Amino acid sequence: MDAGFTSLKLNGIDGTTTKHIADIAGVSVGSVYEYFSSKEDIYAQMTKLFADEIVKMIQKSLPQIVDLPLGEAVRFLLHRYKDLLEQNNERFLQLLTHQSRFAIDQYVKEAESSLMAFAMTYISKHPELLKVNDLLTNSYVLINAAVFSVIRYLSQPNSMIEFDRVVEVIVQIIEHHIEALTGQPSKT
Amino acid sequence: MDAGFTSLKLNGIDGTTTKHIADIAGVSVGSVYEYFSSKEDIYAQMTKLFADEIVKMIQKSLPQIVDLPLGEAVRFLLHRYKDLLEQNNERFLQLLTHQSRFAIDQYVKEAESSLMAFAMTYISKHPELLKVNDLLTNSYVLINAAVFSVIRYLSQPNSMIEFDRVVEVIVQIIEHHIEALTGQPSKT
Amino acid sequence: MDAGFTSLKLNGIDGTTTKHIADIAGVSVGSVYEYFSSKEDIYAQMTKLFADEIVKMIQKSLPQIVDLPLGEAVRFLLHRYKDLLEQNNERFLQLLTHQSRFAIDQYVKEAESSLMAFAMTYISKHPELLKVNDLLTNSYVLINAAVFSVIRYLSQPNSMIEFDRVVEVIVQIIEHHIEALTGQPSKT
Amino acid sequence: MDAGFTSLKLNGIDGTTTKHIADIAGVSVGSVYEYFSSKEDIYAQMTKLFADEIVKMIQKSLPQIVDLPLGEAVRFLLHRYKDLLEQNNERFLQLLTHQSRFAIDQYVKEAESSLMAFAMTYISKHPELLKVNDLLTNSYVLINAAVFSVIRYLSQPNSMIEFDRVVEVIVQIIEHHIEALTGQPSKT
DNA sequence: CATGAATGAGTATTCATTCAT
DNA sequence: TATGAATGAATACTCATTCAT
Repeated sequence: MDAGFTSLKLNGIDGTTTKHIADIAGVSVGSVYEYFSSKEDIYAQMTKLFADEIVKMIQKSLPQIVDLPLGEAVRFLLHRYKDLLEQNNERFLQLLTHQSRFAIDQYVKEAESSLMAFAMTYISKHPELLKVNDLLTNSYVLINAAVFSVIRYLSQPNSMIEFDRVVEVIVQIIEHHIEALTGQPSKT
Repeated sequence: MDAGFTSLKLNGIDGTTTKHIADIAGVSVGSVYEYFSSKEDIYAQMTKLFADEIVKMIQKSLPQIVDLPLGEAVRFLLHRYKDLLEQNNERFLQLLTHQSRFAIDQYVKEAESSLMAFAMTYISKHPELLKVNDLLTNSYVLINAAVFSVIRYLSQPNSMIEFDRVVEVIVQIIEHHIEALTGQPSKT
Repeated sequence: MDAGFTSLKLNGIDGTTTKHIADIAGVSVGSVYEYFSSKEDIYAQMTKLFADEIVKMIQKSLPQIVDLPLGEAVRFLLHRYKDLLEQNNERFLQLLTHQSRFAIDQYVKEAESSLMAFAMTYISKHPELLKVNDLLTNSYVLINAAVFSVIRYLSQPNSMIEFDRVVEVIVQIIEHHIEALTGQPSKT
Repeated sequence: MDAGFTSLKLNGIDGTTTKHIADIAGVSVGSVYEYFSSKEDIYAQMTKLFADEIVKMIQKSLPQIVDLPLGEAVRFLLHRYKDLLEQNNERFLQLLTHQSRFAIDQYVKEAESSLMAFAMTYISKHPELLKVNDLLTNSYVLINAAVFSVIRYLSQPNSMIEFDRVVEVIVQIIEHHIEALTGQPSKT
């Protein structure tokens, strides 16, 4: 699987063959098929690993952030997310770059429901958020806005802009929006 | 090229062969190679067409929106964008879905610089925006947030949420953020 | 298809690859797949050709033999059958040798029903055959006996025995059996 | 070897792998190679077993049939042969069905010479058979006719026809033929 | 100009066989 | 002695590209 990520980085998705993966892993093609039933299966398991890591990350972060003001909670999560995407030679970032080829959606659902669980917990601790009208759409947009801005930045870093600034702007955007909707500062 | 988009929709990216494209176009493979130097070239030109359409759309919208309040301008553009993505059987949406396989980034730059040109013009007409600190990062995040939220919604529509509401939330987010940064309402 | 038969002879069934066939045919593998949808399809068409030839042979023989005494009719058919199996470098004999690998039965049915048609016609012209009790089983056994004896001899010729003698014995066997069953000589 | 026959029945000849055979036998592939030098060897030994069983069957039958009239002797042998082919889940019938894949001929020779030995003994006890001209060809054809008719029937049973009738017809054919050749009834 | 038959390099997958444990 | 993970040669099939007609 390691080799799968490496080959993805090295050869791109179309350039990745089972032979490549085997070579990188230092084993024979035959051996690859001992552990994976097909090339598709390799990709599926890579994707699953990614989803699992996201879920694990969110769950580990949960206790540390439920009591923080929203902005800080978001900041924390986005930094953890960046770490996750970049760890091990950006393996997960590669995955996202080629997402259409992977059955990523299936697993993204898992991550998403994990995020929802976090949202629930968070809201129950910060009941003023319930004042927000149409919480569903607002969450949907804010989450997508945050997640995709980070992915886009990491995939094609812009030398004029720093990552930390991107996160700060996202944090502010969320804070401003929530403040405006609830009529009160989201910071304690 | 029409045939390219059709086959993409019909057969998916991996299922699309030059033969398919030729058949759909009602010509021979040989003829396809009269007009395109390679399969890659077909995709490249499809992508270019998309970028051109975006640029055209922005330029056509420009005069109608430079004088509008920011929120209304954004709302207008996002609806035009949706129309563009969905026109002709969602051909451009298909493109975005498989973006990693197309050299999309290259052309997206064009669209982006067109958007930047719009921003410049808009700011010069709304000088209060100059109060915003780090205008670059703020534009970057807001634009990506808006664009990707729309793409995400259209690619995987969520039956609980309506498109118009998504746009409204995006508009509000931008308004709230700008208001907070400039200290004055973005609506006239 | 010619190449298919040749390769079968040269390399045996397990040694025959699509590459071999293409090489023998003097074309590329790709071309083979222009005309046959799969390796299986090549075999199927070879088998079909065989069945067609048998049917054709029987039909062509029919008028010449319906009025002959049974023994002579059988002798004539068996010689024609031998010619067919041996023509073009024994191509059809090869097929029979590997029959289990081919969907031969399907096509053999055709040949068999053609043979049945012949039997019907023959019997209607020689009504004394109707005296035979259990004509079905008797035909079944006699036909299989004749056909497989010939195939066996041609597949593994026995240097102590001559083909013509084999045919003569078959003819006699049939004559003797029929005579005994109908109580009259089968020769006019 | 049991496992070999079972897998042949279960998976067909092309579906049979060494792994299958090992699994069915409840041992590891490695162990299979302790007892057989190759897959080919497994098949060879299966075939040898078959030939040995035929020889054994004929030898065991010998004393009981040398004194019988030819027809009864044949009837007896064919029924024993059927029993052999069908015993243990038709294992030997499977073998014959895929004969071209096994080096069956080599071993069939053994069975044949055993049959010849029987013929010799039988003839010496029934000297009237010596009147038959070209005894070799006649035996060859009669034996093949009988054997292949039975194999064909068992491989692709015909619901319109019963096995016992097939045997009876074969017996009659032989009787009629011998009677005609020797000028006297083959039954005592 | 258009055609589409021909090409053949490239790829996923299988499986008999080996050999370190 | 038994195991089964590892090997890698072998093979059916695909498809972008070419070029004679």
